[in-house]
Amino acid sequence: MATLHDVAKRAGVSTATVSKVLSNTPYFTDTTRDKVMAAVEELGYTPNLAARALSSGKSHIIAVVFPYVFEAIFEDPLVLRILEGIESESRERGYNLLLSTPRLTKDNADPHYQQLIASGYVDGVIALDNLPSISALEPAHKRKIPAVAIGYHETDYCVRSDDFSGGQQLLQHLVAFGHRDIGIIAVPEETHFSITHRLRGVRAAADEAGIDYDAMPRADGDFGIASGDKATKTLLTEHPELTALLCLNDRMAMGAIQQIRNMGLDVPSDISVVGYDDIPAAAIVAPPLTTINQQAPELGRAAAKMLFDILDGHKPERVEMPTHLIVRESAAAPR
Amino acid sequence: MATLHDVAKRAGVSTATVSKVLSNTPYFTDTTRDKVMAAVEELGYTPNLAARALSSGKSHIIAVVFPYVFEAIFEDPLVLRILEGIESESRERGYNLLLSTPRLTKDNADPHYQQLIASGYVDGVIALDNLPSISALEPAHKRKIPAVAIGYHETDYCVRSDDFSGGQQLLQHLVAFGHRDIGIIAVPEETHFSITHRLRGVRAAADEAGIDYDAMPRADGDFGIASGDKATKTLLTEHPELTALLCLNDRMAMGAIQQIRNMGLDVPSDISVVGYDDIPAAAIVAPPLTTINQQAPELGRAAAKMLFDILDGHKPERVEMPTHLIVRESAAAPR
DNA sequence: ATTGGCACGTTAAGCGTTTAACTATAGAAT
DNA sequence: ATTCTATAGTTAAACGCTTAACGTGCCAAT
Repeated sequence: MATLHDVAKRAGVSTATVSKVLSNTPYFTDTTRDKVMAAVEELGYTPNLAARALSSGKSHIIAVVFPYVFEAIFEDPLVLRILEGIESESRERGYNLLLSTPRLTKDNADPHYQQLIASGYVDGVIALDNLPSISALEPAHKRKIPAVAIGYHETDYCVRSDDFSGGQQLLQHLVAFGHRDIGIIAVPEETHFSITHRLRGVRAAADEAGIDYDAMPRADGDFGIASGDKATKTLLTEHPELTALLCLNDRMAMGAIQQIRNMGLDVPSDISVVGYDDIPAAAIVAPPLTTINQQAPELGRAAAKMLFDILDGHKPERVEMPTHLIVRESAAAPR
Repeated sequence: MATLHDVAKRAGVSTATVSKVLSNTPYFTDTTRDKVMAAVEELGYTPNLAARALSSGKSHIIAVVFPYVFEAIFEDPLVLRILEGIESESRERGYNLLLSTPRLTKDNADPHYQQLIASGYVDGVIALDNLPSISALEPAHKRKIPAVAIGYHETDYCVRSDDFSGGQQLLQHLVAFGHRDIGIIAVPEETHFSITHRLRGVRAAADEAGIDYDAMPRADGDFGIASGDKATKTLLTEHPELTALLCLNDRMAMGAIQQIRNMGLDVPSDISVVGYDDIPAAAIVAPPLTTINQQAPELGRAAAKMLFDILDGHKPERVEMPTHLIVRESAAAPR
């Protein structure tokens, strides 16, 4: 592999000159520039990034952290969409993405992850940070590495989806159809900050509509399809008066639809169902699911933008992405 | 940040000693080892990976390359599953993953990608390499970087799913139900190597069953749901005798089901439908889709294992992962 | 008593960049 | 003629680590 040295020798200048020409420092004659460029071309020179990182202290790598927790991160389509947003922004800025999926536990010691963050290998960190029990960004903060969180962890820089409005829109939609007896399928609130906020939104909409939130029947699942199925069974047998089910993610909503049909009922004419996330499958199941789109790619893009802002020395403001109600066919007026 | 130097000073030894103790080189008294470890602990020392990479020539980073082509890579759930396999294997080996999604074109010049590969930053490359028009691994080969392909590109090291068998199993399944008039929904063969192989498998099964493959009605889509819908309309109106549709991916199969219902027919009692990929949605659509599972995580894992084998100086054999027919409810005996 | 070999450490030379500090030249200003 | 300034380029010292080569005791074997 050709080095700076080789290029310098070939071009008949010093290594410093080559380096400066390549990094576009001013004060060079066109002749010198051309000589250097020609040598670079002839030797097929590519700078060694490790050396550059060591010397300059900038690796041009940012770590994308998807904590590997109880929920399999690799099964969630949203993850990929967020990644897409981060990628597209980073690529424009000439940054590379290092993917890390640490196994976070209460005592927060995934040594590999710790070491990666502290190693000087990454210029910044973007993390999905939504678990109340633990923050993925703690190692970054400890080492003063620029970091942005996607989620609700209290930190200087973060990007989040407006889960409150999402929950609110969902219930408002059902109420607008005339539903009053609405069941909720959620997950235990401690597991996920965003869930807490979605439920607050639901509560706000309930208050607004004169529905007693605390009296609304509720069953918790674990985000999986099967759990939505099961929760629906419990809910509908114990509360036959229900005309609608509000599910806090699409997979559980699909489980709900499945169970409703098993019970010989129809969606939406007997029971309306709404979900959350707008995963690809939501549009193609039968009936197509009314749900909330959280604009995952934009979320990722905003996080990346924010990180670059920080790296540029600015102090960006917190970003909250609006959610969009996607009206399809799984919710309608009650009989 | 503490450096080797600081640790050495604190422990009262030379930097070389510290380095060797940390890398577990033999020949050290327990006293020395303890002194060094204590100093490391006290200073919270973490090796600087850039320096290590520069000095040793090994970055402990491997590039995962998902070429960004006509099909949006970020929408394909399989990608995430493959990534999962690569990740789990790499994490065990202490390697980090650098994600690259180069925009490959005929003249193969995504400068960023080229530069990344040639930069000495990555010890090896794993790429999704399935496009006849261009190989994502060409830059790696040029620079003699260890590389493994996931796909059919002719290269020394590769891992692939047994698409031939997948296609074969699918048609065999339909034939076993007694279907003879079967339509094919595919994509233009030039777009994807694996499609070619799936179709060869279909042909083999057709031959075996005494069906004239070349006479089987066929329509091509673009992997998307809408295209499956459209292809189905064409196929069923031109060939009303068809009793089954073999689709080369699940999304087109879902489009097919949609269209069949729109035409007032039932799946599977009027028309059987089978897909390919076993995406998560396949299990939850109605009716649940009979399809082929290609074990994406295992594919990724195998690719990573192979790369590490190469890095260890071995010459691993090509790997072909078996496919599994997942029987659900979208295919049944014809009326 | 000498030799040899092993165990335990150290010295110092890189690895390929960046960059502060410096030199040199030429033209402009005094 | 002298000084100053801006431009053009060089020198050499980092950056933090690995590793080949080289001591230096110490003990067993001759």
